[in-house]
Amino acid sequence: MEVQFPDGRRLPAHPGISVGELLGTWSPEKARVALAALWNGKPVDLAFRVQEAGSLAPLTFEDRAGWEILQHSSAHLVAKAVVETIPEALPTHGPPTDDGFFYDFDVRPLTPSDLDAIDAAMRRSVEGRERFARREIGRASAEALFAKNPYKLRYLAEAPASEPVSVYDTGGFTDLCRGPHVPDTHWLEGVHLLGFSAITPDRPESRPLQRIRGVGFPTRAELARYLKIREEAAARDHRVIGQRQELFVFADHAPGFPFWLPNGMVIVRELEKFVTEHLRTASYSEIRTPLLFARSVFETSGHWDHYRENMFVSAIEGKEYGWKPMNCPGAMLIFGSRARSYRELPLRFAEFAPLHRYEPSGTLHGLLRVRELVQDDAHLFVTEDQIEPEMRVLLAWIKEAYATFRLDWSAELSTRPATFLGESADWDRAEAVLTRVLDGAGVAFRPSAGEGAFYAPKIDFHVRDSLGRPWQTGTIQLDYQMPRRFRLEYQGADGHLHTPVVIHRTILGTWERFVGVLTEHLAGRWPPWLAPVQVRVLPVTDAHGAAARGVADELSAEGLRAEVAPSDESLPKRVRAAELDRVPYVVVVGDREVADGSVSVRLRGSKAAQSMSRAEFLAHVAGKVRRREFEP
RNA sequence: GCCGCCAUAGCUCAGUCGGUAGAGCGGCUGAUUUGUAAUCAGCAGGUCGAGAGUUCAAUUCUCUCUGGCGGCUCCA
Repeated sequence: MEVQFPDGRRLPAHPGISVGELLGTWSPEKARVALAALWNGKPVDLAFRVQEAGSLAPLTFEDRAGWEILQHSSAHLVAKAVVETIPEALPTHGPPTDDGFFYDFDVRPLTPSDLDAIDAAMRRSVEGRERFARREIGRASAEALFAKNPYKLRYLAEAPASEPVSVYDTGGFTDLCRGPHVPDTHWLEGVHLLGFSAITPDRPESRPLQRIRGVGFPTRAELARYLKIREEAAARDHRVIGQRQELFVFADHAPGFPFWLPNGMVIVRELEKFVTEHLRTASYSEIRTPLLFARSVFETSGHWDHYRENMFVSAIEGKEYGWKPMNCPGAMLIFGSRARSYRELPLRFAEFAPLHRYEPSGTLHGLLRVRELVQDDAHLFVTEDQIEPEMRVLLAWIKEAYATFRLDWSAELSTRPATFLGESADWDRAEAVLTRVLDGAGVAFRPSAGEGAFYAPKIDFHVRDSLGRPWQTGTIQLDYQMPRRFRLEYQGADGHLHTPVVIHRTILGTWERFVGVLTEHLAGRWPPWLAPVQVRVLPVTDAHGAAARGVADELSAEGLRAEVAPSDESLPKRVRAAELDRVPYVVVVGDREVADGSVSVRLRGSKAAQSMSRAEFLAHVAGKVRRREFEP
């Protein structure tokens, strides 16, 4: 029999030979880095023995599938260490995730010293080079083996009967597992525990499980590299930069309610201008509606039944009011405030109003998850025919907007949640429209079942923070329900009354979250158009103070944000401070510059200064700002 | 909200085996007038997150609360 390899070569093989040996004869170098293999496209252990002809390819840590195998093996190692450390702990399951692995246990709440002990036990296993040995056993003996672990028994019961039951032995520890695994625990030299937490049980009657999270690498060097990257990412944290650059603060007395500082407000206003320009060209009009509405409005909108646990509520004169968590009710009331004609449609109402949402205390996270937020929100009242053209404009605008910030984004299509308003037929139609629009625009998206708003399916846009955690920013929602519930109508060309369809949409999402993710994305190095201070002018000595003031005034007169750092500190110190403040342009004015009317310009992040005329510099900065260029 | 951890000067952090606290940076003042990532000196700043308990004595030990951090859940 013959075995085929990825480079096309075919080698003879005896039945019963292991894929590890086969890879070794094919390519010793590739076999050395292989942690598992693909046999006829299916992942298998290196110890797997082939019985007939087929195709074979190595799997390494660099392959996604190989990476996942190593994470999964790391999870087994954790389970082994936990059972050694806390014998009564019941392992449940331990899959790889997007960025590592976890293993959940039914066990008493863990402590940090448990984690140390678990880590030490893992080290011992790694040193011991314990093999991951596969055994296929009968269902009955598996049930006997895991008789004391109801979780494993459940997985056994749920596994298809046709599938053989396999277990893996690792240094005296046995776990139910389909595999495959790395050959031995020495492959897990770079395993690292990230922490533990209680996880909310999926069924209310069951006990909370303890989750241990970690990430595995085949070598200590690779782990060290990962830890270094994480450390650098922590320095980009928007909470750290926001403090350093004085963008925003929080107060104990108002948890989750951001206080925007002057520098942060500059950024917010610039972003506002950025989206408002589009509103003008795309024929939006702006509205402003109340922050509070009587309870009855939210009963009409459905918020009272479906969103109440996220709302702040106030009472006065015995009447209940809700703080609006979304802008839609106000827009609906304005649409319904007089008779409407089809000639007015599409009617696009933008509203950037503060919204209040009661977010549980444990979920608050700097600017990324707050209780008071402002969306760059709009509601588009359209006819059925206008849905797709409007959607296309929105998608194009979102792509363009995010490209301005060089943000990597991904899209999700979130469909009807467990409890939703209206009829399934409407949802089918709305979900189909969104799918068609996404496909038509060539936007790749991930379906996200059950994640839609209670009133509409939505396209969500996500960007990631410095640690790779995704955050939803923009959203486009297609709503058949709310206009009906508010009894909105317009008179059509046919003389009959029709209900409009509403598109709820945000482009950047909220100023809070967007500034948060943008801070991390940029590591605080704002493009000139967003920088709170665009130019800092440094006079070399007091004698150049007036000239420096003159340069700053000239820039300010052009609407640029310039300031002077007076000469009571040394020049190197002021240059350093400007660099740490991430000011895009540092201008030095001394004897030479005063003499010839020039400026010495240092661009952020560059060691070298360049000389240019004042007019030249002003034109340069003004142009960068006007065109919203990314780099100074 | 759930599990764990944390809370000392504006910031970053020492420290007190229970006897009310220090540094660097920042701030202020003075000297220095500086040519592209830190000039020197002095001074001011803290009921050690809040409340209660134990104690002769609590910033330190215990409990409760508040806020924050990492997860879970949730979400723009």
